[in-house]
Amino acid sequence: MADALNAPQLEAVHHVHGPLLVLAGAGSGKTRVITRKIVHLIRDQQVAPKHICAVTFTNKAAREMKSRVSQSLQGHNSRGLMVSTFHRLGLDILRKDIERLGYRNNFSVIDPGDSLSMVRNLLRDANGPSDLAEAIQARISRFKNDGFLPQEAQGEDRLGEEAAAIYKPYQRALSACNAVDLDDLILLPTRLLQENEEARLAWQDRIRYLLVDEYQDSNGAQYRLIRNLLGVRHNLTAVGDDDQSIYSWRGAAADNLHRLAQDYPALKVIKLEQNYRSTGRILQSANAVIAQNPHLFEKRLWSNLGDGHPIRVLNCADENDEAEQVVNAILRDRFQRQGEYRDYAILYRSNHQSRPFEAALRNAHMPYQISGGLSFFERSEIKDFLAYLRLLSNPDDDPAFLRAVNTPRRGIGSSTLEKLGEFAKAQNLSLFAAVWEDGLELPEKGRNALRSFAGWVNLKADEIQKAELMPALQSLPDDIGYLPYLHNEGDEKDAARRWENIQELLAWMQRLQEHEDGPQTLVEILNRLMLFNLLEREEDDDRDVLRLSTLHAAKGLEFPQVFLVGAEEELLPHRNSETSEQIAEERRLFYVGMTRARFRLTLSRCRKRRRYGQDVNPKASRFLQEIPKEHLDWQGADSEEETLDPAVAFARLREMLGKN
DNA sequence: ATGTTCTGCATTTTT
DNA sequence: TGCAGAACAT
Repeated sequence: MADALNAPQLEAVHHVHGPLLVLAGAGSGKTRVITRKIVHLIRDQQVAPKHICAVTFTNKAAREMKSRVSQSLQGHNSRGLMVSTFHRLGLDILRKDIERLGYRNNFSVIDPGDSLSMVRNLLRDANGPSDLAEAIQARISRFKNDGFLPQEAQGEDRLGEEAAAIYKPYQRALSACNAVDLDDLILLPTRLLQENEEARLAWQDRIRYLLVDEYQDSNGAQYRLIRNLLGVRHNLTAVGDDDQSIYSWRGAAADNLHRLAQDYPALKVIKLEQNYRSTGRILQSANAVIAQNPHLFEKRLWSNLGDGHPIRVLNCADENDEAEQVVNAILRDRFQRQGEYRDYAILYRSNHQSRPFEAALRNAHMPYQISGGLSFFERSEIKDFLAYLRLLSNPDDDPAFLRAVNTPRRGIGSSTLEKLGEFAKAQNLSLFAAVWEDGLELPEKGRNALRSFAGWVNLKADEIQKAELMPALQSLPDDIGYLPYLHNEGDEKDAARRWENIQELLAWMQRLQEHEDGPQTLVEILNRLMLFNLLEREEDDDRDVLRLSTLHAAKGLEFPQVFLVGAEEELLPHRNSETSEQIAEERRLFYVGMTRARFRLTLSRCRKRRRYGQDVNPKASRFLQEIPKEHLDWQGADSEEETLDPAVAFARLREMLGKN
């Protein structure tokens, strides 16, 4: 990519005072603008790095931005510069000031799984629909993201009412555990800044320039946090693209783009419309599709990379045929141009679509990497280990207590735990604290087992306090007999892998601690760990492998060639999308997929697909028809719509199989 | 305290 | 069709 910035990019970089919204189309170099602006502030405007804060949505993006900045800064020091995710920023604020909100600062961040079981338990207690726990948890999360406190939350439908009713006890339970959930990492700092002038002024003085990437994905709570951080200075650079807003189902409000203009009348708006990524026909097609959505900000992407190839459409018999055709096309293409695997991506709407592709790729001995899947922190061994760490740093963390107390099994049964839980709730104590109470009525055996476990926790916590941290943690897995437990649980290989993961985590913590301004105490390390995903290890980016990904997970990436598969009604747009706003979001998803491609875009659709064990004959996606015909190159079959006679389809399938 | 059948359900998921 | 959580049985 050229090093020089174009005119609007330069203008955005040089606009340093007052609120700025950069409407940055796909591939228009938005990250570069943020990076250059930070460099400009430090080098040319003499702003101290500690007064600059850049917010991204993923750890990976933060990491990349940080390294790009320090690269371009050369001699200048970037020490103190904050580049982090919203959640990490919130955590930093809380770590400093959470005591002002009545929490102790050894608080835990509980993971979404724990928060779900908490909701489920509360629902059971309240005779609520505990089978809907997941939906209700999502609603509570929604309340928080919209900035509602427990007493302000109101449900619009039955689910909402249940959620509003459970929100208060949920929050109480969290604070009884001295714990916060992920949403609190945004909500509590906002509350803190609103309620506490001292903290507010301190943070507003600290953050004098705030830059937000992927602004279209911010939600209401994040908007409020931004506003409270800005104070009177209003030095905000928000960069985003309303056409790439694909997380509104999670509470993201593309509306934040429009709100900005109302809340900051001095707002300057700059559009970045030159695309440096895709060839003309890809871009024109994507433009045509997205033009079907209503827009408040009109923008038109263009590129000077030439027309390029037409967009290929593969007509496939069924999902297996689709996978074979795509894999064959990649195989041929890679052979012809001696390209690399990493030049290709297969993108789809939902995870289950990956199966036939995985099978076909394995068959062809082609290496691939699949996005999503279990994140590192969703693996049970990691959760076990983290539960121990949480418990050791904050014994009141009930979810951690419950997980640790019987992993490995210590002969403490559900009836014992139930009694402990009831007693703890009645006395308003954490489980750990309740273990020591005299009033707790339990059979001798259970009580002894509990006390011996809790006694061990005290001893170990003491060791961590007094002795050196890392050696104390390294001996933890052995202390609890974790290896025998793993061997008992699964087969040899599985146990070895899990043990490896624990060791890897320990090694990672060690490195973290050795880093000069790295976290030192267990609480600090833990706070860092909770928000960091080891799945995104750097080495993964370097491997020459083909990429399988959902459309959502592909945002922000680009590939020389993209195969956007399953372009069918009911799949893309998804069958649950009913309202025109939902359809518009599906269209944006399709748009995001198309604009990932640099030189060549291939779409595919099946005439037959197996869904829930039943054959269906999906229609081609409406988005396909929205692409100008002259840019489409239909392969394999007529472009004519509609269901084929099964016999004809079969004959065609045979013909294709015969050909290969 | 742990294994076994059964029922109901089925998107996307940066943190 | 296939998975997960729950009730059920041992």
